[in-house]
Amino acid sequence: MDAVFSALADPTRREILRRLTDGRSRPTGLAAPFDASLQAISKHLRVLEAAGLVARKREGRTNHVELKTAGFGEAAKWLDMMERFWQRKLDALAERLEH
Amino acid sequence: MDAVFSALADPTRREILRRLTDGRSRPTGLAAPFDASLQAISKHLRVLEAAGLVARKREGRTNHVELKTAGFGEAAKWLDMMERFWQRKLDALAERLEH
DNA sequence: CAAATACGTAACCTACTGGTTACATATCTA
DNA sequence: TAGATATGTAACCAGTAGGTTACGTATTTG
Repeated sequence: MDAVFSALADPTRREILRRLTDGRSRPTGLAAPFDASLQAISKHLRVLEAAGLVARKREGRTNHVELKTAGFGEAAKWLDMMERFWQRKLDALAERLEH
Repeated sequence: MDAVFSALADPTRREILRRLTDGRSRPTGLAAPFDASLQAISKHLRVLEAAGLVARKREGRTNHVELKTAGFGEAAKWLDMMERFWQRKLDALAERLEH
């Protein structure tokens, strides 16, 4: 889970993920809109891959990157736990306001 | 948002947050179950505070730490965006399976 | 008031991050 | 097959993170 949140902590990586929701892409294509070099993007992709957020599939000399759902699950579940806490707090507040 | 995900990337900080769902606590109390020193916890709290995840209120010589909802919202919203993407994918898959 | 308590801050050290440049590798293409 | 293309890996570098020790400070308490 460290790896997931840590991966999401970088704005470039979040933007990469967001752009991947429009469909799989290649490293070159992903690097284009950023000022970053292809190598920098390659490193980011390695981080994202290690966190289980993307997968790379080599086809010939090109590479295809796509989103993976595996990594997100735990992170979302953790935040859910926190949200349930707030919900309980809000419920308790509403309860008190009624009396 | 960088600050939020970055703050959540550390297991000690996540554990601090989880323990705060049982109610507000003091730095000394939070440090106890960890091997970490009070100073280390103090630094973690500063990070959590900067990310808008906790608030500290000084009362006399003691301090009270409590969860804040502010920071989590954006992070949860971002993950929601990702989840909507998966949902669309799953829907599309279901659609195709029906035909 | 003096000692103890509950912190916070500063300085320092090591390890990791993100970026760059340089180089290696594999595969199309002319 | 030579050259261009698409990408990965290695080495290095500055900046940041998390931990520790040392010290400062505001309250209690005896």
